Amino acid sequence: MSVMARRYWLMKSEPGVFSIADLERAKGQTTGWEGVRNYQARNFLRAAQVGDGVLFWHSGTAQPGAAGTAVVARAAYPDPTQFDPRSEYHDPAATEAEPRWVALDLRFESAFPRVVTLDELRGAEGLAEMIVLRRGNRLSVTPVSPGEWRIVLRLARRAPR
DNA sequence: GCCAACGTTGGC
DNA sequence: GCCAACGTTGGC
Repeated sequence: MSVMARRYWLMKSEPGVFSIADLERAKGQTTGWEGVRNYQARNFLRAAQVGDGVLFWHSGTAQPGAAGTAVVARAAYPDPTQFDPRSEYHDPAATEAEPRWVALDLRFESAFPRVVTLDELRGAEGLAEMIVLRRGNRLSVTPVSPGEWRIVLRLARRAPR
């Protein structure tokens, strides 16, 4: 019997809306990751397994970057907001029988002592392929390689340059 | 099926 | 606030 290797992801959130500190304070330190409305990002959410590691990314802020880590606590399930006419994420084309969008649950794992900034990551060795660093990247959910994961966590433990 | 218009994301 | 990138929409 083979066990699927732990995989890693990066998920973006605007800290003014929901930050790593909000996740740490949340009930059960868990939240539903809802509202993803991009097919490529959705497909990544579908591929995520319980136990996978997540880099919690702060975007839309003066210091965008990796702010902490989380763990996938529940694999993809139909995003309830797609069925809710009052939700900003409502999708009239989605039905309970044929849902279009998925959510998953994240559990808090760690808040970095400081945000590892985009700038710092751009200058780091071994991250040339990291999707979030690519020009024009807008995907809110992207895969992260084990090597990238290791490098970012190592930088997080280091004092800022 | 093409592609222009439009809307959104997100760094700067 | 600007604007590049890029996904989506809809006319044809």
